Amino acid sequence: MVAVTQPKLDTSAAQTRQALIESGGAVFAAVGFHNATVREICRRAGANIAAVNYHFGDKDALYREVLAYYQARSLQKFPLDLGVRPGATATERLRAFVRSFLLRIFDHSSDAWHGKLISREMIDPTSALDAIVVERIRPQAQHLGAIIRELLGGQPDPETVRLCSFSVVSQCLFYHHCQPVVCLLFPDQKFSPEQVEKLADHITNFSLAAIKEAAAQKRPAAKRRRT
Amino acid sequence: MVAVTQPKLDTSAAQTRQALIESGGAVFAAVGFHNATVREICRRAGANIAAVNYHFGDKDALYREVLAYYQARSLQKFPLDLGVRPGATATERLRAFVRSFLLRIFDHSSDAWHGKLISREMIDPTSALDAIVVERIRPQAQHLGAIIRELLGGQPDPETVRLCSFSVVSQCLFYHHCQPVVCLLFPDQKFSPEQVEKLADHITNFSLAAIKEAAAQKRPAAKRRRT
DNA sequence: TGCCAATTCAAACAGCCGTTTGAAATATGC
DNA sequence: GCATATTTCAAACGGCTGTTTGAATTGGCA
Repeated sequence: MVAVTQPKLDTSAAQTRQALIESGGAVFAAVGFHNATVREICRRAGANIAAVNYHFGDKDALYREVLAYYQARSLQKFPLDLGVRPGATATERLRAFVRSFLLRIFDHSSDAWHGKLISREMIDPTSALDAIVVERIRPQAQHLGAIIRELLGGQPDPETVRLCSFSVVSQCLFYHHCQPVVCLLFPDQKFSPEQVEKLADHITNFSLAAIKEAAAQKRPAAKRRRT
Repeated sequence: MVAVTQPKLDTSAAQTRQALIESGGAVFAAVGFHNATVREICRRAGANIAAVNYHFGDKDALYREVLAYYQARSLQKFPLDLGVRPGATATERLRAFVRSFLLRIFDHSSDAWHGKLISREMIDPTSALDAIVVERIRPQAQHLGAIIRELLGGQPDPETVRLCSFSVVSQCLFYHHCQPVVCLLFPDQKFSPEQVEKLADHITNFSLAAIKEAAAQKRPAAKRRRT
């Protein structure tokens, strides 16, 4: 993934490359790959219109570099087990998963475009989606699946695990995908850090209750379980 | 084309108009307003490229006509209280709401584009979104809110009602919005009518369990309530 | 300093888009 | 049946897109 030649580290060429990646991240995250224009990306980077093609080849190649760059940043800033001690319970790990997921999507700092980029890929895919599914989405799905399997207990039906996983993820993605409608329906919804925490609490509690009830339903022989 | 003219009502002009609305519904639902091209819509309608502008003024006006046309069809095909007897319990009405919502989105017949059109508006809005929110989305939100308020019991916190409503709707929308990813992760997910019914059952049961648990949490003093 | 490769630049290119045009074809009214 | 209005048509227009071009500028190295 690294350029073959490392001529100098801080040349103006390297600065231009970096500026393009960063403005590209902002623009792609804001309007998506298809609606983003190289003119706007270059303008924000203070570079010439031809810079993208000179440094990356074409718009697609820049997009791939942007994805790779912010994926690396995202992995170190938001590990899957964000802030859970080793040996944490499945409940704690689900709470951490939801919170990490929401923070990734709603982090407005300039080095956290990856959550928004992937969120956009899911509803308006590019040719990069296949790689993203393999490298990021599938591992996350397996991580969440393991948590839910433990919450369900025993040998749960794989389809049940899948449906519950989707139920958790869908609630997290909703507020990003449908932000225009949410803002029209409830103009005072602000997505401030405190509200994101509230959201994380709600989604976790909502899902935990549902999954535990499903676990209880699964064994009609067993006594009613305490929540 | 055929038949020596029914003088007024079934003119070839009216036929062209209708053909444009129907092919427009198919194309807008398939790729969204912004990705749809007037050329493709006219090609499918067997009309000239200039037909849209002649009969409707511009692409936006055609889109508004398409929305209005399929909204009327949708209202008669999928009423909000689809198939529930009067006086049904909140549980039954929630199940009907979820099922109706999913059927609207996954109905592939050619007169049911409205669910897909609205689903697209929510993630990639046009200037028509404001009217859609007022005419369709807000009434649905109030309908669902009433169901959830009844399930929660007492005088539930409006924010709790809102969060639970979003949790229900988000699960329904997920399979449409994220279809590309779902299909990549689980290629055997087919969205056949039987699977849509399974989905409706899962989302309903998942949400019911969560909402009832929230209702129980709300009054720790009260006795465990019967469903 | 002088050369040469790397980089930047303004300008243009080709392609697609929604829209317009004016003439041809068709239907309508008397 | 003919003049008029309506509808269709191929072609072109202007605007935006990603990309290319070839000259101008910059910067490292002898």
